[in-house]
Amino acid sequence: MKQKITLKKIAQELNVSISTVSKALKDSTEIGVETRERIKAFAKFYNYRPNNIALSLKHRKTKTIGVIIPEVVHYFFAQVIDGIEKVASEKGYNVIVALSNESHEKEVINMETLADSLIDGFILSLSKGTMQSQDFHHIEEVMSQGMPVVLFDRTTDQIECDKVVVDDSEGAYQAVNHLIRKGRKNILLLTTQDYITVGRLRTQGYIKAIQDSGLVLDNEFIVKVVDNKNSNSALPNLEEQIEKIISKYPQIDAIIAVNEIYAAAALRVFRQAHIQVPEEIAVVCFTDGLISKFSTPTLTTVSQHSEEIGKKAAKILIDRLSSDDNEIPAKTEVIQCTVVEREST
Amino acid sequence: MKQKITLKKIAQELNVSISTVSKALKDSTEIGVETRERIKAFAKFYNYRPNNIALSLKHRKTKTIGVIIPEVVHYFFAQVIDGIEKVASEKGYNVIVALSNESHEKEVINMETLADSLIDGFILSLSKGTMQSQDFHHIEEVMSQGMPVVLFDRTTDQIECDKVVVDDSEGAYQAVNHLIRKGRKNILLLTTQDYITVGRLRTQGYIKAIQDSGLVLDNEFIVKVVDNKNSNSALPNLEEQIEKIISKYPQIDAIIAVNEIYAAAALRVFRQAHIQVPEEIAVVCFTDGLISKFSTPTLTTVSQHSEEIGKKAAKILIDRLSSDDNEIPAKTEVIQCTVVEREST
DNA sequence: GTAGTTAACGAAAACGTTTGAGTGTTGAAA
DNA sequence: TTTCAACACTCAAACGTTTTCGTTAACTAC
Repeated sequence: MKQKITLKKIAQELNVSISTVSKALKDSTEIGVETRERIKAFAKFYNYRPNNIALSLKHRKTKTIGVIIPEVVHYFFAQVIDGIEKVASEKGYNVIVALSNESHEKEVINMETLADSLIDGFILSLSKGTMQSQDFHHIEEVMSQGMPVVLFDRTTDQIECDKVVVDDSEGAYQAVNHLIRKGRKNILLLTTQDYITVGRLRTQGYIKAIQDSGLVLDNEFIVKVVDNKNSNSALPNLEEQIEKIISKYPQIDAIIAVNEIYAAAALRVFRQAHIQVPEEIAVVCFTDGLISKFSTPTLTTVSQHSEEIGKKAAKILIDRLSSDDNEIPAKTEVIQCTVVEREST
Repeated sequence: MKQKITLKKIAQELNVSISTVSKALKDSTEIGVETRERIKAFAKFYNYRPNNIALSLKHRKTKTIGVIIPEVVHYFFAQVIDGIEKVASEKGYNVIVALSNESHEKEVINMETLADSLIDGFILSLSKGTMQSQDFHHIEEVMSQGMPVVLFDRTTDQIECDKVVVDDSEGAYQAVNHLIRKGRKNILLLTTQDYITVGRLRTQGYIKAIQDSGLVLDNEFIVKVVDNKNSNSALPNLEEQIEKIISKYPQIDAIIAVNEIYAAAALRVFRQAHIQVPEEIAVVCFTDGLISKFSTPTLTTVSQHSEEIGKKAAKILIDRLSSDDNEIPAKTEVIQCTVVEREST
């Protein structure tokens, strides 16, 4: 087994001091040209690579950023990671990923472990558990130690830090207008319970768009789906809910879902009921993911530019990390949504 | 800004030596009960947490594992990460994720950076670039330094290390048999070019199943899709390819695709050609992901138990890391596929 | 009273690096 | 002849731990 070579070993081998080796490898003029070359050649030959741990200990920074997300198996989050990783690796940072699985406890534990000098800063999206408990001590804790945090997507007003958010309300507004332009008048909204910020904001955008356009707002048309943890048991339930309201209000000619799953469920219901999409009912949903691209018909979506979110978040964090001025005020970056039109409208 | 508290500071504050503090916090009987309690109380009050970097330097291990995958935005890989993360966090390990984006160079760079004492071991799935170049120096390099490597899914015989593979050939065999049991006789295979191991293996399983069942093997029925990097331009192309072969051989009554995207494309072609699924043509595909679950009709798939793969890989790696015997022979774990039946058959 | 034991703690090396402050040797200017 | 800078290095502290090996003082046993 080839042993890793260290400065010390090079120094011994070449009969110079450790500091000479260190300086020579940095091309310091303090060291004579000849010795310098000799050391560099030797180091190269033995493929010397500095020990990052020692460097981290010395410099008190790890060049690693911690990302905590509710789950990876989710197109949106996967894309965000992709974005983060891209700019991070460009700037020489590593990305360490931790999953909260929507649990507050796990989020707290993850933050604590990562904060133990493993990383220089955080990028995170709050778990459902944290959103419900409204307990942000863990975040305040790491921030009070001078560790920068940037929140994305699922954020909170309670914490003053950099944020990258999607203009969900505006996105829903656009989606509704898109449907109205297509001549739809009775638009159903399939959304989540209010404690999910994104669901709430999208609902607001929907309401505003309906009102601005002069249509009548019917609260019966806002369906807040009861979302069980266990998606297997939630799904049939979801389809039932949709079916019930559709048959109750046959005038519905469009539907807007806050995520792809809901839209896919709606599509199934319509197919079973022999309702044509988009002829009889048009469908739009949030999250421009795989389901939308490959369903039949393909779904018109509100794209949140998830990769962009990741890139922005990473950029903001790294900028802050590489600046020595630590009085930069927290900023909130708003990413605009765009409607991607496909067959379902 | 609250400063991180260290052993040294506690020692100064309490007028004892650093070693005393260290031992006291470890509840060593070497230190008197009274002092011990005093130190522990103080440490707790100031929320002392040991500096992981220093620990890593001392112990020459980081308790983190490096995962290099071609991409995250992919249900299969995301699920594998999920699995890895689950057992890693259970055993107190962190996961640092790097993306190769299917590029050999990026894979090499990532390995090198992570190998610089950032991690204790690797879990990786080879990029397309590496598969094509058949250049595995980077892996041999880290292994020669005593860093364990676990390969999964996209592996190679060239390297002797732990592996977790899917029995792709057997999976395809099962899928074909499933179709035959459903009375299908003319089964088309939509696969990749041969340099992708999984595509090749699945093709082998397909061939074997056809032969074992006494059906005639027609090489025209094995379509090796030309996969451009840019999926946007690849897709219409893909649909064209499917359409051409379908109209040429109207007797085709089943299709087996090596991934969901191909299957989804096929579904679109059939819908446009007014071919009923599964009545006229049955469809099965690999990767039990979101598309299969939410397409219409839902797709029968060959599940590779991706999360299981991740868990296994992490378990093997951690077991090796925590064993002091470093002569454990490399083992290859084979995960069996299962056919998940849905509407498309 | 001397040797031996034990309890309670401290000093220092080690992990691998960086870096500012020395040190000794030249050669040249004053 | 003295002084001084330049050169080419080395020393040692520091980052935050762990751990081995002392050291001291009190106590026990004979």
